[in-house]
This record gives sequence, structure tokens and C-alpha cells, in this order.
Amino acid sequence: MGATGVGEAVDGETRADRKERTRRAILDAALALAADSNLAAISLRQVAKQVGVVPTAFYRHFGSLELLGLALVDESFRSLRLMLLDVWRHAPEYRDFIDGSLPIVAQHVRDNRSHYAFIARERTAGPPRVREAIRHEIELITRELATDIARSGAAEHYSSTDIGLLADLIVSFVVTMAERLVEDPDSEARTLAEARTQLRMLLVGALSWRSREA
Amino acid sequence: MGATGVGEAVDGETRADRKERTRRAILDAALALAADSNLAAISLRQVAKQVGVVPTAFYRHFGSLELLGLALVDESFRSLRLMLLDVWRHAPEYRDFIDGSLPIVAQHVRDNRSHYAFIARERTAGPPRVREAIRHEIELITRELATDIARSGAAEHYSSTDIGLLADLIVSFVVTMAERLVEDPDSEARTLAEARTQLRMLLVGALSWRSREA
DNA sequence: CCATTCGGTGAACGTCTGTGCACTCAACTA
DNA sequence: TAGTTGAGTGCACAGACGTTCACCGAATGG
Repeated sequence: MGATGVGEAVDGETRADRKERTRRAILDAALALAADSNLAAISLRQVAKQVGVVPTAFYRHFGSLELLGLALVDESFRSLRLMLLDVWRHAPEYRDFIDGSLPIVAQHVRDNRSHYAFIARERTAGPPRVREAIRHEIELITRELATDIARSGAAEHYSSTDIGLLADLIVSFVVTMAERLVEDPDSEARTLAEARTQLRMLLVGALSWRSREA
Repeated sequence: MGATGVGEAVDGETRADRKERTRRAILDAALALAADSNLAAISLRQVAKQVGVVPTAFYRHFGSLELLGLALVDESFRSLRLMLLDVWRHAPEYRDFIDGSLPIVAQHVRDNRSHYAFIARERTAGPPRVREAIRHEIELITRELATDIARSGAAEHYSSTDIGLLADLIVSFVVTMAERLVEDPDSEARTLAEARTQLRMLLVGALSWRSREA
């Protein structure tokens, strides 16, 4: 609960190293503090205290809490995108796209719970610029999924517009699933099993659907 | 931006009436202030100032901002449930469940934007008790939809467990759609058109799906 | 080795926060 | 009509807030 203690000098540490270490401590502290409420409700002074540094030192790293938030969004999605590359690289070798992908996503949520919790909260309740950044990142992922679906030929009878809508449907669903995994980690197995069935309903169904005029 | 002005006496107004009027003003002020951030980020004093009342007067109506939040959840879902009764009462007379229901939901979101915005934010970022209250309300609605689907016989080959999952899938989707309508009211027509197609993909597909063993 | 850079310090400011307390005075009740 | 109730007041407090500024001292680089 107290200070993280970033103050002690470490041997053989360059000045840039140390700055990076403090920066990390600030990011982690903000992530931890926001977990009990949200970014807009925490204070620069709380973050500084948690890090074990004087309030004004904060400004050496971030101009404001909002900019810190944008850095956290960046960090979260950098990791998320690496995971998705993995999912998409491995997807073809699975008989079932669903059984292959969902557990990987769940694993990533488990390993990065605080980041996902941050995204889930700030996506709807964060400062406007943070919300916008998150929305944009999710949109990029949706587009990638759409081109991937098109390339896979799994939806040959879909118009490209409808492939986009299908991708959006899937991404929205996975976002909802991730929110639930974050909110109640103890029910991961059940949440995952249910999501598996639901995604099957959605896909088995959707793939029998045909694009038609508006 | 300034005070709402609840101070002036009104003729022929009972004491209870006046208390209720102030209570309403507090609820509205909190709703308006939270719109620019969220419940956990606003202060009792801001609310009081907005209402045009002294800070301590707040306590005559709510023990804390969190309890005020629970009252707003209650109010939001009371209205929402009335709307759903309407949807479900009228649903059978529409050739297409989707075309009948979605516009009614969209209309309700438009007419109660601040309440929906509040729910969308606090659902993931609110105080724990508020989050829990919202989660519970949504779960109740999901259950009602499930019994309604079962009663309609539209999913005869579904197990009751899977009907529950289908209902959850639909509710989650509509929640996502409502979030988007709130976030970007100007794109209502497009959002609605896309949601229509997506729900069709989901349902046309899902209804061709069959329950099987786990 | 000397000058510079810069992450972190500590005091100070004006403002805002939640909440306690004693109060008023119009609406209510008996 | 006399007495009670209770929504709203006004003041006061101690603490937290963001931000400013001059300052330090170790790592850095010429």
C-alpha cells in the first residue's frame, strides 16, 4: 500500500536507465491506483507518493495525468498487438479458429490483467483523448481482422462491407469477453466455455448468412 | 454552467414536494457533471453548487455520492424496463423482431442520453457497488429475454442453457450498440443500420445452430 | 578536470475537498 | 394556536490538491 521505493541508487546504472526505472514505477503506480476507481479520479500526488517520489518529480516524465493515460494505452495495445500477431500466425494450423484463439486471448488477459482493466474502464470513462485513442486502436484491430477474414476465404459470399461488419461483431464480442475475464478472474474457465459456445453460435450462423441489398 | 436554481419557493408546494424537487435537481446535476468525466471524479461540493444549494444540504438527500449513484442506476433501469415491456409487448406483431425492436431502443437512448451515458461509464468504471448494481440489472434483463425466447419457440432445438447464452449474446450486442449511440449520437442512422445487419447475421446464423454436448 | 545537464527536492501558494456543528424559519401536527 | 419537525444555512476546520520556483548533486561529455 505504501511507497514502491524507487529512490535507492542501483550500482552500474546509467542516468537514462534510472529515469526509465522511475517512469516505469510511475506507470505501474498509476495502473494500481486507478484500479480502485479510474484515471480521472486519482491525483498526481497519490501517484508520486506511491512511487516514493516528490510530487513535482512527476512532471519530469509526464506533462499531465492524461498524457500518462495515453502512454498506458500505447503500452497496453503494443502488447495486445503482439499477441494478436501470434494468434493470426498460428490460426491456420488449428482445425478450429475458435478453440485456437480464445484460450490465447484469455491467457493474455490473465498475464496483463491490470492493463486490460485499465483499457476496459478508460474506454468508456476516461478523458476524451484517452477514449479516442482506445477507440482508434480497436478500430485498427477490427480492420486487420476484416482483411484476415477476407484473405482466409471463409466468407466468400460476403460483400466487403459485410466482412467489416462481421469483424466488428467478433471484436465487440471479444472485448465483452475480455471485460468479463478482467472483472471476475476466478470464473475464467466458465466464462471461456460460454464464450466458446457463443462464438460458435455467432460464426456457424453468420457463415450461412448471405449478403444482399440494403 | 452556473447554478440550476432550486432555491425559489413555489406557491402551493408542500414540504415533501419541495424536497423531491431538490432531490431531482441533485440527481440531474450529478448526471450533468459526471458527463464530463465520471461519478468518482466529481465532488459533493460541485453538485451542491450546480444545484444552487449549500454543500451540507446534500446530506439531507443522500448519504454519499455512491448512494446517489445507486439511485441513478435505479432510475435509469426503471425507465429502461418500461421500454422493454413495450418492445416485448409489440414484438409479435412485427414481421421481423429486429426491425421492430432496434428502433425503439435507439429512440429510448436518444430520449434518455444522459442516463445511458451514465450507465455505460459506471458499468465499467463506477464504484464497485454501482458496478454490481448495473451488472445485476443487466442480468435480470438477460434472463427475461431468455424466457421470452423460450416462450416464442424460435429456438426449439436449443437447450435451456444455450438459450441463456443466446440471450446473453443478444443483450451484450445491444449494450455495445447503445454505447455507440451514446458516444456518437450524430451517427445514429448509420449505427442503427449496421447493427441491424449484424443482428441479422447473428440471429439468422444462430437459429441454424444446434445444441450439442459440451 | 571542469562545465553542463537534468532527475529529484522542499517549501510555498491559493484553491478545493468532505464533514461537523449550531442555527433558522416555514411547513406541518395536535 | 402553540409546539415540533426538518430542509436548508453559515461557519469552521484540517487536509489534499495542482503548480510555481529556486535549489541540489551526481552522472555526463568535452
